[in-house]
Amino acid sequence: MPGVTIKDVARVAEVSVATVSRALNGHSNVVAEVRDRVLAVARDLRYTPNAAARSLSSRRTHTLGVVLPDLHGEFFSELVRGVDQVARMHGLHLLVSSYHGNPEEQSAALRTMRGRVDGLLFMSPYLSTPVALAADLDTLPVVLVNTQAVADGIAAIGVDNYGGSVAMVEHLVDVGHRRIAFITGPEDNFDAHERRRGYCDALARLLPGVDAWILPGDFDEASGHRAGKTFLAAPIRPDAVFAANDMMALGCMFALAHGGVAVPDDIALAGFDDIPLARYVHPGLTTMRVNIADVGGRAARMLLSRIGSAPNTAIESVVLATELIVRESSAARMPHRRRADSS
Amino acid sequence: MPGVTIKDVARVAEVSVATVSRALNGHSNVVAEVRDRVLAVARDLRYTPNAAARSLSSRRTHTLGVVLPDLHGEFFSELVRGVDQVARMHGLHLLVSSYHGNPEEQSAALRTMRGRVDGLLFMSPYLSTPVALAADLDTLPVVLVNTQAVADGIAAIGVDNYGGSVAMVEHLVDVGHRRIAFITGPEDNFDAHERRRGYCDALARLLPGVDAWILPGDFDEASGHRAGKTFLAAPIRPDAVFAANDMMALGCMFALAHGGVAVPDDIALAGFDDIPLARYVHPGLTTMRVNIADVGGRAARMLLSRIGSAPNTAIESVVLATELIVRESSAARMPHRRRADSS
DNA sequence: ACCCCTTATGAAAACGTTTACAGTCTAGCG
DNA sequence: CGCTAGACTGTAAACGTTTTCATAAGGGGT
Repeated sequence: MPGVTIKDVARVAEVSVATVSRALNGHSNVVAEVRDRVLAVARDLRYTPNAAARSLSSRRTHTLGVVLPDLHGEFFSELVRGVDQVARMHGLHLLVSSYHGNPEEQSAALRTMRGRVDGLLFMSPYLSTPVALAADLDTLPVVLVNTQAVADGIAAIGVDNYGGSVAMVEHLVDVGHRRIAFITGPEDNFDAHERRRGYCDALARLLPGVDAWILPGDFDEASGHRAGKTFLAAPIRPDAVFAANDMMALGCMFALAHGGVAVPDDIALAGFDDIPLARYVHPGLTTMRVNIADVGGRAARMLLSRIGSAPNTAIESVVLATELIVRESSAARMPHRRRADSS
Repeated sequence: MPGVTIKDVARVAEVSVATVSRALNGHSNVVAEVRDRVLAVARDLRYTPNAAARSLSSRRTHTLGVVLPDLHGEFFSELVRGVDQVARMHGLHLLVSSYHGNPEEQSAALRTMRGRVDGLLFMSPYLSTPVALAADLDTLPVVLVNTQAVADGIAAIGVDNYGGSVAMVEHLVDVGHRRIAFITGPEDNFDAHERRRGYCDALARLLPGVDAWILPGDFDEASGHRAGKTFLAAPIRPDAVFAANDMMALGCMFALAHGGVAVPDDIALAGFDDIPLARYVHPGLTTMRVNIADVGGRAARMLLSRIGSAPNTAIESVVLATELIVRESSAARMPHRRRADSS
């Protein structure tokens, strides 16, 4: 019963398979009466075209591949949601795959996608993305997502981590903080690296005398919590803590609250990402909004345009701006005392 | 260049395509010397089998389909993670699809999966899952995930929402609460319905005189926040609030904190799901742990066994137990005063 | 020495579509 | 009235694999 083919439809509708194919695909050169008959028969027989046969013949799979480092948390689900939205708008399917942080699986994941997808969205958050990938990539339309440019001539889309980070430090300095600590992300992570670089550069530029103060982190609540406890135990505490992402900022916030330190009165706090929860904690978390779903959506659109057009179309590289969201956690140290250090 | 086929390999290796196919698929009946030669040529040519052709011929796609209501939040990403884990263990791909809460798209999503996947994981959280689906489902190995049984003879896996909810009410009563309010989930949601039913039944059984107190909710932080504000404004406040999921519990917690009400001293709080954040908020949130990734993993394994075996294998229906996680948000009203109402 | 059985290989037939090409018919034109 | 252009429709050749069947070559057993 799983096997009602185009031939069955053709036989019942008393036409050739070619006509059935044409009718089903909406080609113009089939007379209305016949088309309706074919369509009716197809419906009655509950006919579904065999996707494999169709892509073998037409060399199109109507599927987009998404290769990700892992399938964890908010980031992933938002990204896929954005991609899915535009994919479904174009009647495309989504084949997702993760290489559990295993670099050699990156290449394997890419390889097995070939022939299954019309194009690929690829994300590798690692600083050390192997250049060997370039060879695998040029065989298929690809858009890199939040990934260090691996070679010329490959479209890429990402978030302005560096600029966002600079802007956040500017904000913290602006409202009067001087001793600004930073909770960084994983060592080998590209986003974390950029955000840290922004922190360092902005700090050096705005507060020349002040040393950077950087604590390790892993982008999860636990490491933020640990950092918070470190601050509690420190002989001199920071004025403000800037965490490389919201999860760590929240972990830190809970640790501080637990330790009886008031946010923002004793220590101001800022994160990065603007996850939904950031607005609901108390105090609300100041953060840099990154619209991940938008990244996914745009990435998908870029990919679609690459698939549709000739391969030598100008490749675009997009960097999305972030948006500073000021909430209570970074309230001004003293009302209206802006740039206090310059007085 | 995208087109190095099995024929090219055969020509270069000076064997027939049949032999190449056998060598590549590890069939035993090909002599070692030839196999090695073929493998070497395939590697040199960077040959990748065309997936479409392969599945057309072998009637296997090596792909699992996952059809979900939407691609939002923790639940979705955990589920997919669990599925992906066992899928990749078996060398299978994942085709994901969502019908944005649109019931008629459910059927369409299922339809377009046919021929693209070897089996399907289907989830519909709606109470009113159309029975029409049954017809679409029997054409393919399917496992229902957290979905109301739609017809006999279909494997299903779900979480014991009812039992978990009962256990939570038992716990709250146990530690001394009597006026227990409930923030429910979306009207048409199956999980929400079961959890609410558990609340009502347990309440009626344990505290016969006490009326149920139910506030609407939508499973998101915002509605929890609204419920919290309602409690703040109520003439008589509850002893304890049981939210149908953690997101709402957290929203409620933040609203209460904002209103100067202490948790658990003034009002105890409990959620459902045990999302990662539940342990990091202050006070830690008492909740029912639901291992979604485990649900996904098991569902995938069930599906695999259905795919592998004859169609008339005994169908199993699994209900996973939840686990009560007691944290500070539901601390005992008075130490050591258990079953206070019976004295 | 012969026969049969096993083992390795090749030839060719699926698998279910799409699509180029070749028909057939109708209608309009000279 | 014959011819031709145009509009439909059918035939058959791809598409790239897997797999059945046939063939050939060795290898024991008698």
